[in-house]
Formats: sequence, C-alpha cells, structure tokens
Amino acid sequence: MDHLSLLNESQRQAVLHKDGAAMIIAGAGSGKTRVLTYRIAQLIDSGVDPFNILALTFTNKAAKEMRHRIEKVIGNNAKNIWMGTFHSVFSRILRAEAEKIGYPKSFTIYDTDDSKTLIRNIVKELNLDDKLYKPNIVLGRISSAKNKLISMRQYLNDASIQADDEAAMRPKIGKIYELYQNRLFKAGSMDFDDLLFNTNVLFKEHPDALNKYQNMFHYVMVDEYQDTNYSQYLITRKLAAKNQNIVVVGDDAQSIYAFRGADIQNILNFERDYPDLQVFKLEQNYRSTKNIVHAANSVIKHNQAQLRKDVFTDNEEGTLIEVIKANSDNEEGKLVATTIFEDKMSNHLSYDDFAILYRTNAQSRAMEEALRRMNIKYKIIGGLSFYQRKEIKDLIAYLRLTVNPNDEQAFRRVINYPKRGIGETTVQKLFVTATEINHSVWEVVMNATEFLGNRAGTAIENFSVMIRDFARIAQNNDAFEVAKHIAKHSGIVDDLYQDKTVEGLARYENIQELLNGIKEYVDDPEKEDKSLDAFLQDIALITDADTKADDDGEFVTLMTIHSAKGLEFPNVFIVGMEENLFPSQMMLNSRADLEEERRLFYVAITRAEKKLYLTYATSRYQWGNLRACEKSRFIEEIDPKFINFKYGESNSAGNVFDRVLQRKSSIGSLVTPPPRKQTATNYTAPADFKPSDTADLAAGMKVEHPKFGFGVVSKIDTQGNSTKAIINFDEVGEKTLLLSFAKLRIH
DNA sequence: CGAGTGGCCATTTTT
DNA sequence: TGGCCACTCG
Repeated sequence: MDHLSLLNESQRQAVLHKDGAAMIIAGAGSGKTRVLTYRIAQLIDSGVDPFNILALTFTNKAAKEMRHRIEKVIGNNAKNIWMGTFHSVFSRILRAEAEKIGYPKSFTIYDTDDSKTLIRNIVKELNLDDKLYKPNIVLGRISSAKNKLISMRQYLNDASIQADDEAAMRPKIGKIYELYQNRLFKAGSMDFDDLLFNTNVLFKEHPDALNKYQNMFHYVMVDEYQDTNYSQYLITRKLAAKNQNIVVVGDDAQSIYAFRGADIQNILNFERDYPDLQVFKLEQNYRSTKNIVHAANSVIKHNQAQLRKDVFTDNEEGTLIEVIKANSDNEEGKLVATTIFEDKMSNHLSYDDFAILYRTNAQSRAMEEALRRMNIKYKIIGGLSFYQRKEIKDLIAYLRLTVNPNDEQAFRRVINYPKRGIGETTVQKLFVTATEINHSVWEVVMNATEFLGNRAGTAIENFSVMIRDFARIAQNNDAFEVAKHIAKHSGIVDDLYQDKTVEGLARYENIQELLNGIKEYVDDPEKEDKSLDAFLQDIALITDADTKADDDGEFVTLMTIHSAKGLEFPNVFIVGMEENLFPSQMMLNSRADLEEERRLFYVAITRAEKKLYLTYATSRYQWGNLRACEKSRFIEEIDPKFINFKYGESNSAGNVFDRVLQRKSSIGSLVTPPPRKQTATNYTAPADFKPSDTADLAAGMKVEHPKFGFGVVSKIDTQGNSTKAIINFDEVGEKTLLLSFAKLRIH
C-alpha cells in the first residue's frame, strides 16, 4: 500500500502489526488517528472482513472522524466495521440480547438527568435528608461502583464500602443503590453505566453470547485506552480472549477521566494479561512548534506517575508562549477578544484558527460577552445540548413511553404535560401503589380505575389509551411517521402554539428541528432499522459535541479542555490560569488528583499548533462575589525560557477595592448587544386562521404562518415522502419547514 | 389545580 | 449572578 510511505518508522511498524496483542503509546499530535486508520485499512487489505473488526472509541466524535478517514482510504467497505463508542456498540449488542438478562428488547436509556430525578424521588420516599443525599453525590457513588462492577448486593455486603459511607454520614447509599437498580429494572431501563455493566453480566452469565461475539470480532482495537474504566477493560479482555488480537492506543500523559472511573491500572493490567505484548511508541509530534512541545514536556515532567516517553518535533521553533495578566474576568475576556481580533487582522487569519479553552463551563460567559461586544462570531461546544432542552425532552419522553411504557421517568415527565388534569396527588397515589405491589407504574395505570376515583381514573384511562394507540402506530410505521403523529396528538404542538413569546417560538422551532432530524434519520440509506426503537437507542448516546456544525461562516471555538481533547487549533487561549480554578480547588487534596489536573493542562497546551496564550485574572466574580485570585502554579511549572510575560508582574497589582471601582466605572460602557438572533415577531395569527392545503405549494408563492407571519416560498424540497419548504419570512428571515407539519395559509 | 414569587443552591470534567 | 425548586395565593 502506497500510504505506508507517508508514515515514519514507528508508525509503520504499528500499522503493520497484525496478530497478537499490542499497545501503542501515542504522544500528543503524533499521528495516532492516522496510525489507527491505516492499520484498519491494512487489515482489510490483507483480507480481513470488515465485519470482523471492532474499533472502540471514547467519544462519538472520534468514531465518526475515524470512520470518515477510513472511508477515504478504503471506500465503502469501511461502513461494515463495528466502530463506535463503548456505549453505543454495546447498547446495540444489548438490544439484541436484552431478553437473556431479563430486560425488554426495547429497553430505554436514562440520561443523567433521569437518573438524578429518580434518585431524588427515592431519597424522598425513604425520608432521608436531601441536603445530605444529594443526587450528584449519590449517583457518583453508584456510578463508580458500577464502573468497578460492584453490584448493589456486593455494595451492601462490602464492609469497607459501608464504612466509607458511614464515615461520610451517608450510610443509606447502599439502600438507595438497591432501590434505584430495582426501579430501573422494573422500568425496563438502563442508565449509562448499566450499558457496560450489563454487557459484563451478559458475557458472564451467557457464555454462548460471549462466544458469539468472540467469533465475530477477530480484531479488537481500543482508542484512548488510558480513559477506560474497569468495566470497559473487562469487556475488551473477554472479547479478545479467544483470538488475542487486540491493540490498544493511548497516552498516559493524557489521562484526564479518572474522576469518572478511568483507571491507569488498565494499562498495567494489559501488560500483565498479554505477556507477548508488543509496544510501539509514537514520539514525534507533527502538530506543534518546538516551543509548545518543549513547554508541554517541561510541565508534564512534574508528574511522578508516567511512562517514559520523549515527545519531540522537527517543526519550526515558533513564537514564545504569551502569558497575559488581567485585572478581572471581564478584562480577561476583553484582552482575549482584542488579541484575537488584532491577530486575525494583521496576519490575515480566519476566526476558525482560534480556540478558547477553559476549565469550567461557567467561564465561558465573560468570554462570550467580550466576543459579542467586538462582533466576533463564536461557537460554544458542550454545555446544554439540544437534547437537553425541555421541549425536546418532553417529546422524547413520549417517544420513549411509546416503545417502553414502563419507563418511569418518561412517564413522570409527560403524565400531566400538556395539562390533562392529573395532579401530583394522583401521580403520588400511582407510585405508592406501584411500590406496594412491586410493579411498574404502567401496570398500575392499566388498572387505574381500581385504585382511583372517577375523575382521575378517567383521565388516566384516556392517557393510557393514547399511549397504547401510539404504540400501535409504532408497530408499522417508521420513526418519523410515529414522531410526527405523537407531536400532534400528544398535544405538545398545540401547547407550544399557544405561547407567542420569543422562547415559545424557539421551542416550537426546536420541535420542528427534532422532527427534521428524525426525518433525516429514516431517510439515511445506511440505517437499516428505521423504527422508533432504533432511533431512540441512537440518540440516547448523542452529545452536543457531535451535532454537526451548522458552519455558516468562520467562528472562534469555545470549550472546556476536556472536550478539546483530540482536537487541534493554530492559536489557542487557555484562560483562567488561576489557583483554585486551574488547578481546580477540588483537585488539590491528593497528589493523584493534582497530577490528573496537570495532565489536563498538558492536554490543553498540546492542542496548539502555532501559538499559545495563557491568561489569568487577579480578580473574578464567583457566585456574585468578587474574589481575589492568584496566578496558577502551572504557569510557574513551564520552563520560563518558553514564555513571554506580556503584562508582566511589574504591573501594579492594585487591590480588590480599586478593581471594584475600576469595574464599576466601566459598567457604563457595557451596553451589551442582543444576545441572540431575534426571532420574535409582532405578528399574531388572526382568529380565523385556517391552514391551506399545501400539496401544490411552489416556489414564489406568498404564504402566512401563524407564528412567523408572512413570507415567500423560496424553495420546495421533496425527499421520499416528506416535503420541506424553505420560506423567507418578512420578520424572522429564512426558515425550513416540514410541510406535513407546518400550518401555512397560501395567499 | 395552576401560576407566580421568593428563597436557596451552585460551578469540575461526560458517555 | 442566575437557574431551579418549593411554597403560597388565587
């Protein structure tokens, strides 16, 4: 294969490795993805069936990117490779095998919010102190137990775990774990951790199933191995036990997910499990300048626990790292924004070339304000995802309930939304009864009239008839048809329709967007299964990071350092380089924590190709209070010969009081432009508004929409049995509407 | 039973 | 400072 010539010696060796176990230690920017890509291509070239290759990644983004790149090399065959995140691949497998372990085929997946709500409910039911048993903490304990494959039974029986919980004044966590797990089971639902936990259960209790997948996956590959937890480790070990063809790729210096159960130990275990292991080290960095690579090396040297590795580069020297000091978080934002602006202008760069990285999401606000004031377009990755919006979750709850009526959280969400006269009292009654007879709420609902008075009974009965009706439709229709039907007949659309505020309008649009998304899903020829079931499984594991960039024009990228892993940008700003922020206050308690934090800094530095800026502020607002901040120790840990202090220490420090005054006086000029594109309309639909039949709608026609007002059709787009109209509205600009859904009056 | 208001809590990271 | 929840009033 000619592409072998594009590789350096160690890359080539790693690519050409075929049978047996191997570990590739890949330094930052060392062409890891390229090696993985070519290795898979090489396997297929040598006659391996793509169906027999399993490639596991950590994020959807990484999976997508790799599939994309393999397609470029070997073409369509790449589609048949089993490639995805641990969660998505094994939820797919569990879906086929669920009944073996007592779950329904169409089990639903609880997201973190569902899990927390359930825990909150359980804590309440147990009459425990909700100040002590906070959902975050409890879920954290349960999650880390599951990641170590500790079942609720083992948890309750483990003396040292119980002692820990008692010492933390939370002796009932085990009890909560038990109830939580029972409730999930009764609801036919799994949380994220269950997807991996239950895969382990399946493989353990059903050797036939394990055997089946061992025979299926002749070659197993795991990316970002340093971020795997015990549960994931064991899955891969079992899968590879038969053929022993397993390759893991990782960089211990970039292990930043220990807080989530990732265990460096897995790398050590790996060496123990496969004595014939071959190790390849990729040490040449192709991404960054010498200054950046050396600076990163000088930082990571402060860690004790690490595999020896010498990352080097043949790239140019580059410019020094700039350290910028600001007096406040707002000034920090301003300095970053102006620096970007000036750099772009004087060097003819694109905003795409810049990224701003921070430790916590909360820091984005100051940056956003500054960028907006300078009219610099930006995009935030992460944060609240599309699928976390209330209206989206509401509709999805209906969809979930349709495929799995036992789904308790979905039920709770929509039982009285839109309002149908079923109050909290009635719902409580249903849940209490369910607990008493140890059945799911849905089973109680099915016999509601026996437990409830006439009025509530009827309301519940109507609800259950509606859901069963949805389920019936879901039997012989694709996900889009069902979802469209549900959006209409659940009353969600009508409800949003009433709300003429800006937010209401946005929610209405979001529902449309979700339906568009489902339409796209069923129109995708690569998706074999177009059922609502399949769609739900798919989106349960999607995060904001993979929603495709609607890239209208160039923009600066803002995100947390965690989500920046695996990415690269010519110019990178790491902001908030302050003690207690980065390193985070919560990570100062142990050497291990601090080292993880330092690895995080290492990851951040190595995102930069050409130019790196570190900024910090000497004061910052936190929970509405101004607090003085100190420069981060991490700045001191960089070898100073790679740094240029732009607003050096000589700058008069000033005191907090001065800064408050300074800040106050500058507030007058902070006239913030409108935060978002305005979509409010002054238009209100006339009382006699009646939608026309839009079958003959064509470009050029003038139409009226009950929310967006008047507009002109600019394009009609028919795909399959759905038709979209692109309409230019007078007030809100261009919108894409699904005709089967939108109410339009033709003029 | 539903809408509106006040009080309280929070900011570590994500599948 | 802002978002969410619980409580109270209509």
